[in-house]
Amino acid sequence: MSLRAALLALISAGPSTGYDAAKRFGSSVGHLWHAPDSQIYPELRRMQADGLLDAEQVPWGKKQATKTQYTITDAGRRALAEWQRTPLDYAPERDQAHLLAAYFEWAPDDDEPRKRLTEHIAYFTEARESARRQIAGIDERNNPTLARRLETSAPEDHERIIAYKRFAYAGKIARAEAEIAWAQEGLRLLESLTNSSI
Amino acid sequence: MSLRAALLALISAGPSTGYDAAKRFGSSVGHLWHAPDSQIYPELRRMQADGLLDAEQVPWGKKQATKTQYTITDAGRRALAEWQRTPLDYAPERDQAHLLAAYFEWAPDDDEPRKRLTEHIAYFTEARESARRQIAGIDERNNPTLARRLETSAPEDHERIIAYKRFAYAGKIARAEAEIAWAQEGLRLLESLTNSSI
DNA sequence: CTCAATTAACTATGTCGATAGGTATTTGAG
DNA sequence: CTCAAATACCTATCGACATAGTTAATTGAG
Repeated sequence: MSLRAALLALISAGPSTGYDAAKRFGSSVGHLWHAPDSQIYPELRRMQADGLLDAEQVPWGKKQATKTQYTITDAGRRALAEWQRTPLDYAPERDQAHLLAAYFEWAPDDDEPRKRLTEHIAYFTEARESARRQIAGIDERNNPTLARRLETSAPEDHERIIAYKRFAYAGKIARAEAEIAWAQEGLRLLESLTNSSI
Repeated sequence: MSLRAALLALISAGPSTGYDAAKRFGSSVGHLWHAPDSQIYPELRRMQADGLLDAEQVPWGKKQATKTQYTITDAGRRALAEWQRTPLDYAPERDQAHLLAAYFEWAPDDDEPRKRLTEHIAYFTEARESARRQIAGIDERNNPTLARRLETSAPEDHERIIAYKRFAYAGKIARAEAEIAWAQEGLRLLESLTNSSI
């Protein structure tokens, strides 16, 4: 369901071919909901079958090749509103890093947990930077998908459209910072356990 | 891989039948890595086939019915250590709540985003309470799986075994608090956008 | 002009996980 | 003693997702 919503949100900004959608996905909505190409193509076809998208064959290249261009329909826009009206069903907890940490005593030595926590910090530091870049891209108006979206919407809505996207990425930053702080606490814990056993 | 690790961690505390494992799972390691029964039974069989567990048929009831009791092998313990030595591969970002928030402008009215954020706060408030209860259970030594684990391990290791589990749940609490703070910020944002458009 | 790299558009295959069953056995209430 | 509820132990099915391809057209370097 979320992939469908993410694609609707993407295509609501303007028509896309499958390839466009797959590529644009990665640099916009894909930061919040990842999907590989192999999921995007069939989902677009299903969405067209369900009436959420219109599909048009447009020529591609000099030979008789064509590509499929998708446009959001009114039903697609209604589906987006419906999505906003539906409570989320939260996925059950599945957190590798916390699971691993709960069983650090199985590590052959203290160095391994230290490495895992350091990797955790590196991963979420990069995630935080990525989110910050997204926010910078929003503020400087150089995100192409957002630019298309703003062109096709009323000027009085621009403020909130931007505010919501900033807010979503601010959440990613907050999450990343919580993970970094946790892992740093873990490094201190390892330190104190090492010292207490000398 | 994580399900396997979670089951090894569980069974390292003492032998379990499939049913035992499935039930105990939910009240211990399942708080960090959820899995339904339908995944646990076949995974136990695969782990036995791979030599990580020994399986013994023990009688069950008065008729000739039996149940399968699994015990961790040395290979299983080595697999746990190996798991601790392997860097995590982080799952690609997939966050329904943040995706939804990024497109709040599609909501039919301001009330729907407010509901979603309120639900988000409720969900993570419960998650935080659950993690706090786990920590309390650890501190008061009334978590049965932990109790078994401590019985079968050297007293000098008890401190760190407990510390790691507290640490893992502390991470869940930190995560939950970050989500709650984020959603509250969102409620304030909605408020300010409503006021600015009157 | 030709060939390698890039762009465009997908498909195949397998595993993970969610949902929803099903079938024995035991326990305890009346 | 018998019948319903609870306990114990699984299985089937399907969609989501990951990994790893394939095919065809276009562009640009030499």
